[in-house]
Amino acid sequence: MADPVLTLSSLLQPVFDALADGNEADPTVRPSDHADAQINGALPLAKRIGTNPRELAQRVVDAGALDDVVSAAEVAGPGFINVNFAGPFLADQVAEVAEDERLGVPDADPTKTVVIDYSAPNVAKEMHVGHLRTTVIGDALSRMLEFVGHHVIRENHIGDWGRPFGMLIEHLIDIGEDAAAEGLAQNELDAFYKAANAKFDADEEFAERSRQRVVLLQNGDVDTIALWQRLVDLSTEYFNTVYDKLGILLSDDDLAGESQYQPLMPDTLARLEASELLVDDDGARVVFPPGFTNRDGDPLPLIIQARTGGFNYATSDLACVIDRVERLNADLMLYVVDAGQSQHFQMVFEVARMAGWLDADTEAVHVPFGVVLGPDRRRLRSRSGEPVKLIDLVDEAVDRAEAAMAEKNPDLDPAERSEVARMIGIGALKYAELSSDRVKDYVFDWDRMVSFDGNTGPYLQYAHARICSLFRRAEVDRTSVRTAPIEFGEPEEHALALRLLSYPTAIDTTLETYSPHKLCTYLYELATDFTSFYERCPVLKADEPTRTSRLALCDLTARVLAHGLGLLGIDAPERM
RNA sequence: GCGCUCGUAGCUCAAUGGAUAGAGCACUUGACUACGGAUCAAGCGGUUAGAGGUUCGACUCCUCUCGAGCGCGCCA
Repeated sequence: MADPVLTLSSLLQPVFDALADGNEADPTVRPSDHADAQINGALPLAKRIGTNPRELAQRVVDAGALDDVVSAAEVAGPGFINVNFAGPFLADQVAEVAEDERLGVPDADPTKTVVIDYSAPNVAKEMHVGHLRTTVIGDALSRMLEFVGHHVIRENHIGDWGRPFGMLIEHLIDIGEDAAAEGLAQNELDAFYKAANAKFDADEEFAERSRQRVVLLQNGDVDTIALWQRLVDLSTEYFNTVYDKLGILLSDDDLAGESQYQPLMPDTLARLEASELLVDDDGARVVFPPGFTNRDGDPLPLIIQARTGGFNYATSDLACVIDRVERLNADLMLYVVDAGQSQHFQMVFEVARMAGWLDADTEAVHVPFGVVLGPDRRRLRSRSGEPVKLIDLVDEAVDRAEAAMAEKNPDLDPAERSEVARMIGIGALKYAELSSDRVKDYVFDWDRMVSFDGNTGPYLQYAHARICSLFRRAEVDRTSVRTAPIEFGEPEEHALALRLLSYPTAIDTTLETYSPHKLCTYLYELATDFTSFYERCPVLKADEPTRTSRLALCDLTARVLAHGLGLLGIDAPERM
């Protein structure tokens, strides 16, 4: 049981190796527009051994390695080999996958311990649209990594430390804990932060108190820590309500705030010093990773300890690397952080490599993403020019879905409607986020997002709901068709079967580049293949055994859709 | 100034170095008293920003140019 395209590869590998006189030669099997699959490997191999590519391709075909699995194999163009799979072969493969709870997806080998760092909101600050990207992408990746068998450790590196906490704590004292609690509970985190900041700028006495408070905080003053903890608790409680609404896996157990790494900073400094990487530069302690320059073309340092003796976020990130490698035994660290941090991470990772904390077996990867743009192609802002609150986006998405349902499916009872509206609204929002290449900026568009046409969350959910509806109407238990024999003849069945069998590859290629949009594209193609099949091939009206065979295709399609959406963090309602 | 990322149909987006660059929206046309019409099919639409190079083959890799966004020393 495997993607048929992979089966071709493994069948052809010995043939190619033999033709290359025992050297390795990649058959290069790819899905094709001209056939079920195409084999491209004859072209480079012919070049290598100095022979005619078409003749070589013909020898590959004549070797007969594919006879059991293909119905046709022919040389085309300059030396491609086009193959179509034999119907019975595909049918058998589908029957096997239908019985498999994992839908044909194998475990990763080797399995790794993967630390994935995402979301990272700031204490006493609102979560805004930028957090949507890291949160949704990180969550989807963590689900996929976990599903293929990796040991996944989610870390929410919240901003809970640093200079602003002096003024935040002083402001908390000024207005009283109860008033603060109320304001923060009412989603007025930004108002709190701004009030503190305004006082800091306007009131020198307050500013001085704030600076002293930072020192108290850093020295672990018991009362100060208690106030700080109160701020952190109020904020994380708020983050949790957002995560719950959005359906994000992060919980308090995953909190790994900046504060947690403070005690590790002196040791980080000491180890860099011992490795003789540390340099004194204008009073600061820095490391110069090669290849980075500043405006004047001079070497650009990573500042480990400021002239004032304070540590920086670079130090914190390095301490974090050490912690993840040595305490959590990470093989792979993913940082789902905006693309603007790219140079910073390059420098941090380079220094970590120089210090020996990272090597070929322990890898750190920045998984960057672009910004969310408004209709004017500028960074998305609210009307007042503020960053858009994440919670407002979530609520509006659900409201829009609810309105659409009220119009299009008014018979659904209100309780179910509101639950399904939540699934659709959140799904639309997440899918819009996930379905385009993360590294590019993307244009936020409500109408497109909640549309049922095109590559959208609701379209995929609809395809799934239709299949559920079909089974309700048929009054057939879905599990009963999972052991049924499969047989088919229509090209739409053939195409759908081939698509279903390539689910493992879709997950694989998605994880290769940590690009969730590849899984989205796969699911969209699955949904369109299904609708073509559904249009062309009657299910309930068909005679046995075709009817049951088609029901089995429907069931498997629905399972892959629901499962794939699940990996993206999106629910698939049974009716909508 | 240097660095990173991006530039694909009118719009929004795809495309492991493989053949004639694909979808959706919009526009045009068609199917069907509908196994959920929240549908399907067809048409229109391209010098992949531009110029070189590597390659049997380039949207993809390399160089340069243009344009956009972001970053560039003690904030995080």
